[in-house]
Amino acid sequence: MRRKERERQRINICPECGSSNLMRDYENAEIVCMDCGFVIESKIADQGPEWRAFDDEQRAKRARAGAPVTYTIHDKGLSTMIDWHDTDVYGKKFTPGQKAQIYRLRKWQRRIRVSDATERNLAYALSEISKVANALNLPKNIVETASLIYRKAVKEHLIRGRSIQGVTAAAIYMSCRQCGLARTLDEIARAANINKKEVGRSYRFLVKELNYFIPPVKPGNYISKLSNRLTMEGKAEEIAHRIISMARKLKLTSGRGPTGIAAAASYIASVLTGERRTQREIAEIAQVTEVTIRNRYKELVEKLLFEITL
DNA sequence: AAGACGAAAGTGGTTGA
DNA sequence: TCAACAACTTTCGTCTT
Repeated sequence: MRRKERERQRINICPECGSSNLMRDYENAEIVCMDCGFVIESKIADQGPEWRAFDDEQRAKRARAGAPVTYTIHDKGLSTMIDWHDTDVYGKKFTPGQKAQIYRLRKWQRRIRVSDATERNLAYALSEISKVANALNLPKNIVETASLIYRKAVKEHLIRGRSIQGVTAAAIYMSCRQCGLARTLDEIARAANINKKEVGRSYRFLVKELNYFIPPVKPGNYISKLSNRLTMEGKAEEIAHRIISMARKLKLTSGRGPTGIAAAASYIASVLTGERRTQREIAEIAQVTEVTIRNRYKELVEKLLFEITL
């Protein structure tokens, strides 16, 4: 059991083609085979402790017992949970009298745990965040960050007058942006089952009120996502990345939608590597129109050629 | 026949008065 | 609050493979 666990954590060879040329993409939480493009594991965990110990004393101090503190549960996972089994620690059944006592204890425990309205709302919102994030296959750190953002929003009294769902979705989007994870507002709004406009409004509101600095999305963040969905080889992905880094130097990326640029770069890469994809295919996956791809791609080709001939 | 190209009009959001 | 504005979309006719 132990060994199996350890073996699973240590993936070095692609099960698809046997290559050992793997890339761990922590930003998108994936392990990708650089030879065949096979995504081996999404949602990879951050391994190892988040602290460093320099001697035995520190190690003893910093090692933890019990569950870690988490922001995803309304009381940070610190309160006691009473088991629902009607048995004692030895597995022996309770007597009816004990049963009734335990029942009363549980009832009061529940009442104490989520006491007032704000607590209840927080509990509801945090479970909502986990639900949506799960539907989108987002890694755990995103959920933690989103929960933290939501807590701050509650503390600053920013929720009043806004729907909880809208703010939770906005918090998730914000945490994705902050962690550099390429998820569009559209995707999140759809997963949370509310319209994009409201999520966007709440998002802008949160950013302003909480004084967050969110860097603009880099088109490069979309590349690996796109080429995975397009089932393109690692080579094409690499070329697309190179195109974008050149485009950034030439100041072609500012002011343009990052998805459009990423889509155009992917298109060019697909043409260059010979495994051509139609504009429509890419447009559909990147959620932009063919026209936008064409415009971006025309600009890119012109400027890049000019740069190369210099 | 499918895909690529480009013009023109329309849309939703931002900005600055 | 409103108009100007840039980016992007929709639509549609034409050209290319």
